[in-house]
Amino acid sequence: MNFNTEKPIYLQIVDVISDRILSGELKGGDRIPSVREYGADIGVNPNTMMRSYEKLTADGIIYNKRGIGYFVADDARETVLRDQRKDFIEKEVPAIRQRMQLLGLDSSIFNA
Amino acid sequence: MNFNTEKPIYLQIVDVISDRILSGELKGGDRIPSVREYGADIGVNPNTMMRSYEKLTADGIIYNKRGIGYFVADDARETVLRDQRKDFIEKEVPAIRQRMQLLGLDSSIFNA
Amino acid sequence: MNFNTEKPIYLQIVDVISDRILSGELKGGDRIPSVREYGADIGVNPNTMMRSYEKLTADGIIYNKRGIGYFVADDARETVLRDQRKDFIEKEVPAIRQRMQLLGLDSSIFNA
Amino acid sequence: MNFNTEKPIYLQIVDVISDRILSGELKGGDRIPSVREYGADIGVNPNTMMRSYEKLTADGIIYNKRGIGYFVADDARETVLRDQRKDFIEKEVPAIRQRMQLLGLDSSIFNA
DNA sequence: GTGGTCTAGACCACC
DNA sequence: GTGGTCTAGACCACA
Repeated sequence: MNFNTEKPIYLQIVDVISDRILSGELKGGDRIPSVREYGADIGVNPNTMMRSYEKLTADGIIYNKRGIGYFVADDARETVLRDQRKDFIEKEVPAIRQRMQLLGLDSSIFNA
Repeated sequence: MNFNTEKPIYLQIVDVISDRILSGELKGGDRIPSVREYGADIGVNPNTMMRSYEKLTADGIIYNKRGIGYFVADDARETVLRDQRKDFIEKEVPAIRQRMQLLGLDSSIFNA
Repeated sequence: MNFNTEKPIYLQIVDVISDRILSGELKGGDRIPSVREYGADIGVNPNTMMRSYEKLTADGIIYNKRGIGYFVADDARETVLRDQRKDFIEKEVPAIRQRMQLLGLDSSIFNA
Repeated sequence: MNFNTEKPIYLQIVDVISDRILSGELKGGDRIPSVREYGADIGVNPNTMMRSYEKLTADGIIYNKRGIGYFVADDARETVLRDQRKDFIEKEVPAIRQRMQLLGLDSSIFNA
């Protein structure tokens, strides 16, 4: 996988997994690979992988069954959708609007 | 000044100065304060200030006159505007559009 | 290491590393020592080392893997060669030719 | 005048005056403008101008008549020619040859 | 372990 | 006075 240098890798992985849930590729109850397996798969240190899983767990997106593995929460898609929408609308939209104004751009650039 | 912890201080200073140029508060040819002066002003170490000036110089926004100080480039506003627009349109817009689609939102949220 | 006082140390280090790449001693993909290690090695502060690495990164000669270290870019040798040739031919050659003419010398002094 | 940022202004002025002597534009016995006059002319601080004259005086290229002004030395052209040739042949030529070898260039670039 | 940022303080050349 | 470089030492996030 190609990671961008500006953002921590573990957060980029969180984004990828969240997107897979949003798109329906991963569903509630699905097991996700172990940190070792997934880490080896995408060429990342298991510690880093672990941090991603911890973050997803803290956010209620996945949960752990001890000795078995990590699973997608039943309401994962709803949670991701709700959290991201809230974040997007409350934080990003105002920043984007301000920036567009400063740069003399208007929202039509999103329609093209 | 209040700095945000997510982004390096020296880059936040770059943003502030860029915005002052965009808004017309700083114009081509204007001298900007010395690293010591500006640093004392906003409670930042002169070395940190220097990093901001180095970045702005590398971007062609300001230039140095030896032993005298830093000055706003004649075409600074155009440069800032062009660079930021390019960055916004090429990098942010596609990411935003993709995210909106995934979240089931449309561009009308930017019109309200 | 012996540094010359006329040129900043961090740029002299950039030159040394560039030359090691040009000569083939360092190849694409090779890891270069950490700022602490290399710094201790040549008796220079890690911050100074960092400046050298920043410059090399900005020039596309090396790149960083987060938390791991710096690596020589795959096309580093080509980049160094191209950049230095360009600089030499466009900037130095005209200056040298002018100076030789003024001093009444000709290019045979380079053949001896 | 346009000064380059890499080299001290006072040395760039020394170069200009040396070149004017080499080219025959300034001859032995000619008076050169006062530091104030010359400085105003090229937009430079008189202190800076003074440093140039001091350097040229130390090198035996010009001399001062107290209360009258600075004059080009009778043997100025010979001195400049000798000093610059020595410097060029002993210091620059070896460096240039080494660099050309590293870059895979040959002296024909000076003939074109 | 790695880099990245920041502070404090110093020294220097230059204008 | 100005910037520019360098050191020392600290703290932090990330892998």
